[in-house]
Amino acid sequence: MDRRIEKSRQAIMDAFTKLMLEKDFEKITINEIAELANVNRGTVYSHYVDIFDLLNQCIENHINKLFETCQSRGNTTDISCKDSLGRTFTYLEKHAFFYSKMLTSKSATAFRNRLHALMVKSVEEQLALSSLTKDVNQEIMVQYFASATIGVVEWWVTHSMPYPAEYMAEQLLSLMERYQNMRT
Amino acid sequence: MDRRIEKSRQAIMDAFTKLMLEKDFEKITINEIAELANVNRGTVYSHYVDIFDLLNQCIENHINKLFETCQSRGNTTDISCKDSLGRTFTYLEKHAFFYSKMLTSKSATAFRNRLHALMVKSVEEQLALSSLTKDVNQEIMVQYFASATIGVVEWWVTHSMPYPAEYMAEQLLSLMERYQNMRT
DNA sequence: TTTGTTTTGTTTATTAAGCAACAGTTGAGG
DNA sequence: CCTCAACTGTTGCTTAATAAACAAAACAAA
Repeated sequence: MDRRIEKSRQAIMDAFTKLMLEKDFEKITINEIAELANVNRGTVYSHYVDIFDLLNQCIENHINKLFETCQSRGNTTDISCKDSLGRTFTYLEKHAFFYSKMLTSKSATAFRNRLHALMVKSVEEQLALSSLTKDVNQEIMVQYFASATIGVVEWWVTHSMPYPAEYMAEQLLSLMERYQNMRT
Repeated sequence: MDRRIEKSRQAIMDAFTKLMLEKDFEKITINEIAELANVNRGTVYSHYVDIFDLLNQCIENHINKLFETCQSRGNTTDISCKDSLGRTFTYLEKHAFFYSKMLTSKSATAFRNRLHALMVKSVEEQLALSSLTKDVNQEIMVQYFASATIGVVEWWVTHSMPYPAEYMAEQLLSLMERYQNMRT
């Protein structure tokens, strides 16, 4: 890809993220973003239709990075392994400021929904691998696990991370294992 | 000015300066610079005719910054004031790694000559303000002071700054003042 | 010396980013 | 209510930057 595109996008995203951290989304203007990104205003419009599109793509990027972090290293898509969970919580801890802002701002729903959707997809993939088709409704189970996980993460981040990432990973893993034991 | 030009120049200069610090000038290639600057190779050539031009402009930029630092704040062009000298040595201390490299590398002459030329010009301006036209040859005096100052600076930088910047400023000021007392 | 690799400049056509100007919205304050 | 200022999208034209390809030169190793 043309490196100019990459550079412009990066500059705009960085500027937007930075502004999100220091003020409300509603107060952010395209002018500000362009100025901070050191990019012409028109360039912003050539990449994003409006500021909502920008927000969505920003969310998309960050969540993708989160999931990459979660899945990388081990080629197995196994989310419930300790290593994977640990890295995820550490990543969240590092970017806690951003995620906290995202989850508490007025535009939080967009972020939360996107996160939930991706988690649902991830859990579905997990279940597809495991060979259980008992008397439990798969669809409901997926919602159950996704919501449970997201809920824990959201609570942890928005409550100033009262426990260390390592501990959180252990606890969540323990909860997941408890289910697996139930199954057998 | 078009912000693209500014950005490209900055990226190229930064990359070049960075490479100068970690390897010999002779070993640096245009390819490397373009890659590190994240810029097309052709862009480098559109701003600089070759790597020597790049070196010269790099030198020019750094020396200009040095002199700006030296002259800023006090609108008076008085180099020999304590404040001004202090700032200059502090600046040199901060960028010592770069200046040391510049003054010891094989391409040092270019840098040294440019520095000397600018110092000569500066001293000339100083003398033009002061109303002394005694029995001393002005041209020689200019060379004398310029060389003296540069010599001290060069020695200080290339010898790992054996004294703090503050102290150097004091000492040099003292030497300058001694001359002024002689004059009266 | 010969061979293969890398670097150097230069050129081409294509495209992203630049600036400026515009009319239409919005929003806060007098 | 009205005004003024700032912001929003959009447009037309210009220009810097891009990728790709090239021959010539420099270079290292066989």
